[in-house]
Amino acid sequence: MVSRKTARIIQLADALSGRRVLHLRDAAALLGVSEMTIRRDVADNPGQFAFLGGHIVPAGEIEPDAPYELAREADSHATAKREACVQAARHIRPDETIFIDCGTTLEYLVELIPENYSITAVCYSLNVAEKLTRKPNVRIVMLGGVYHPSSASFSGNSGLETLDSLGINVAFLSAAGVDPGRGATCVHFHEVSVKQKVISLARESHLVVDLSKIGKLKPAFFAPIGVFRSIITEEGETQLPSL
Amino acid sequence: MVSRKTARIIQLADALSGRRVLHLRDAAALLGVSEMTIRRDVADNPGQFAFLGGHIVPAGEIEPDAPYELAREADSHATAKREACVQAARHIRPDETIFIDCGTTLEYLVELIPENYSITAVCYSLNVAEKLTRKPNVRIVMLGGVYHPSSASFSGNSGLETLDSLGINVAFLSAAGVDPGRGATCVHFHEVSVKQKVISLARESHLVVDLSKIGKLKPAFFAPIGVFRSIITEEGETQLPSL
DNA sequence: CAACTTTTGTGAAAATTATCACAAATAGCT
DNA sequence: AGCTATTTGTGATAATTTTCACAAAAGTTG
Repeated sequence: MVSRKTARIIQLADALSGRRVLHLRDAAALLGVSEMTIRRDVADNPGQFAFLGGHIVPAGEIEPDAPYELAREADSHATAKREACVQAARHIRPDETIFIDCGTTLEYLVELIPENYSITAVCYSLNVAEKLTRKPNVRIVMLGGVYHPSSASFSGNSGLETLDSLGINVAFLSAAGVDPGRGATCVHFHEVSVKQKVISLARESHLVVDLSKIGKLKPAFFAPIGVFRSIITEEGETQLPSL
Repeated sequence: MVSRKTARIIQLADALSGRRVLHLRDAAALLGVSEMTIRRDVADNPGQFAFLGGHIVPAGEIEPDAPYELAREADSHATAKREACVQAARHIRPDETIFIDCGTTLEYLVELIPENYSITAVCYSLNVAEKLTRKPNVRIVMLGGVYHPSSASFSGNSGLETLDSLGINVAFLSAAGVDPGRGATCVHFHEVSVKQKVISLARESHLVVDLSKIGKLKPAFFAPIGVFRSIITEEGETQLPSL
């Protein structure tokens, strides 16, 4: 049985889809209940809605309660990452196929794809895929599999098999740690097989990281430094001798 | 010359990147000026920032002033679709695997998955996948492939092969047209192979459509009515004789 | 440096939003 | 129906945000 309350939640969600904010006043008028009831509905579904100064907004899109410094810390290297991607973007050439790794770093790369370039972009992260859909001239290939919330990415055999049918010109990889001796490492093991296969198949691979990653060692190793054509940071590109 | 004000605007924009909202208070503390000054900065750049209950938000992301009814118009059958999904949701059982077709209709189904059910959901549409990520107990399996903007979905051989490794208890399919004689049809040909394979593999398949689809015939045929266990609309469920 | 313009800060008043307690209405159950 | 539990509405109060006027500070120009 669908309670009256559940029905309202659904109506609210519907009203909110398509627009980003809905004023409490309008929501109450729309559903024909008091503002207090809407307040309670919203408060009872913190995973779905949030309040922002009298307006209802979809949770997730906006997190008004996240303390500032924390959220900032989460992406304190945003400027560095963006700058690194600016450098990396010089390797994107029209009519080619590129691979974009998961993680926050390379999300900025998507925005930097020139609008008039028609390219094919291969990805396996939901975030990257979504950003790619905003680029009209980009053909998107998604590697499927089981979803991993920690990195918003997918992994699985079928995704790996998809790679076999692709020709990748340039692969942009990111890492959570770059150790001078050991090489590139990441946090999540499931990413390793995808990264390794991409590196083995792509004509050239570039490691794109901000400087804060240099010297760090994370649990999942995926490649020695030598396999990359270059390492790209916010300070520029370091060419590596080809093997 | 960069005026003090311009510099602040840039700082503000930077602070706002990476997070979606910034409280006036924090912005003032961050830039070392009074709240009033921040207010004036924001007010002077309506194209870039907006205010929403004490928070600064990027303009465009949020348009508090957009007339409500306009946005509402977009999906006229939304209520019917949602109601059909309410009926369909009764077929979701805990610990099972379900398939969710692409299209706007079944997006509502995601919200109706009970929070305490841990299920596996198979999908091939970006919209559905994104909604699924909001459900903490749902394991998501995504079929990859090439992206089709018209339906926000993916298709390709690898996605089809992924299906071979899955056991699907219940499949929820949607259609753009349901012709009494010919059967279920959709608009995009690339969806056909996915739908057909899902129907052949799933233990039971249900067709979920709003009544406006009944009697319509669309270019891409994918299944006769008889293959479905039932047809579910906003008016209820019609059982079909099993073959 | 003086006169002028622009920018910034402060505090009070007005408007808006949030919270709470309690009454009224509704639904569920025997 | 009669009882209980839950949901919803109302109005008062508290907290917050917005607006405004004016003073202080900083920047400009001759």
